[in-house]
Amino acid sequence: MKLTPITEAFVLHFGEMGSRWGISRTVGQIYALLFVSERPLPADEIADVLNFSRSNVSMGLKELQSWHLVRLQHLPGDRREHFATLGDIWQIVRTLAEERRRREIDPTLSVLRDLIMETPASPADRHAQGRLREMHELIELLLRWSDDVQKLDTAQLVQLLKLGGRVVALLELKNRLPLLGKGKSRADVDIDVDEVL
Amino acid sequence: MKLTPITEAFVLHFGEMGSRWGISRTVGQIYALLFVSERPLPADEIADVLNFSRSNVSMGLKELQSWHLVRLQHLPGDRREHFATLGDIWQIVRTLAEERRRREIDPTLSVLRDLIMETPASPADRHAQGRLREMHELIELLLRWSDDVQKLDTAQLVQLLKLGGRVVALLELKNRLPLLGKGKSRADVDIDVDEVL
DNA sequence: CGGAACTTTCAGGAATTACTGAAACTCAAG
DNA sequence: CTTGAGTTTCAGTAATTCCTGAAAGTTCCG
Repeated sequence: MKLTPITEAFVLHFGEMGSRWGISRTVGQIYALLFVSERPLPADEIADVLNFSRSNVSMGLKELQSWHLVRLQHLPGDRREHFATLGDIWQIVRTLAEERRRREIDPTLSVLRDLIMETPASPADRHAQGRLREMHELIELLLRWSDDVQKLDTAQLVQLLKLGGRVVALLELKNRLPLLGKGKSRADVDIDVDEVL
Repeated sequence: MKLTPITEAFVLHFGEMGSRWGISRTVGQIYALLFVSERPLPADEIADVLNFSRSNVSMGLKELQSWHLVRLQHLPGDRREHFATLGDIWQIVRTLAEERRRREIDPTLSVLRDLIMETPASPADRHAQGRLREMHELIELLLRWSDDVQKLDTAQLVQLLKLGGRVVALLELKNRLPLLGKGKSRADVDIDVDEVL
């Protein structure tokens, strides 16, 4: 089997990108191939098409499974295992966020917490701990936000993203809202909903 | 000079984390050291304290500068260049977001655009392009959101993050708002601002 | 149970990336 | 100019990571 130029270009680019992140070029290419494939592919076909050794593909798939990024499927009349990426692209983003959090953020938070607890032995230590505390707070804030957002369904998430920075205007709207219905008219509190949206 | 245990632990951890991202362990350690340091440090002091060769430090600092993550400073009465991280941690996040976008996201978007434009040579190509289009749209959406959010000042950003997923409730509030002031009372349209907040 | 079809593991070689020391370069002060 | 403190470059080596083929493992069927 041979790749079409479109798939090949994507696979190569994704491989390069993969190696800038934590995954190897090979793993990136396997993922890219599965991502654009019409049907689940068996390992030997992947090895064939990408010119990797069968064992390399096996390792790569194992890693992708550990990220929960591919699912495994058995096709009737074929003993081989077939692999596919998640179909819903938003689910892919959610999975990535979860896994990166588990692997990178959580351990970092735990180290930061430990170091902040230590008794400082010098003014330099006290300063360092201050910086670590800042970092810890920032990460926790981002994390709580991400947890929160993970709970939304996709439609809500998209709506939120589309709103972008204008959400701040909405926030101000809210602050002025309590005045409404207490004898003030909309004009009195200077609300123009359409402008906000 | 010798590192205190607190700084050393942080530097080591950050080095490991760095190597999971695109940067080398060395560069991660240099950054971590500068991040917790009370004062800007000259290159030779960094080399001394981390036990790296002077040239390795020079390379590392150059890379950090290319990320705009350290600034360079001349202290009176000292010919050496001194290096420091950005003081404002939110500015660090913004800078990181910008640089990663420039280095990873933008090139990917451009590849995706090109491939989507190609004339498909098969049904498989048509399917692949559909997937690429999905990915392209998703990235663009995230990107526009991030551009938008970058424009907010830090206080607004923090407020937004703290709001988290509850922003959706706010959005619903807005949808019900036009009824207000048109003869309906707050009770009629079932708004409880405090519950939302 | 035996064996075919398929998968995984693993030791070691290949390729890549990181790091060093020596040499070249820069620049300001004398 | 010249000197020397400081910085960068670069070629070669060290360290790491990646990839392979051979062998061992698993599973399912007859």
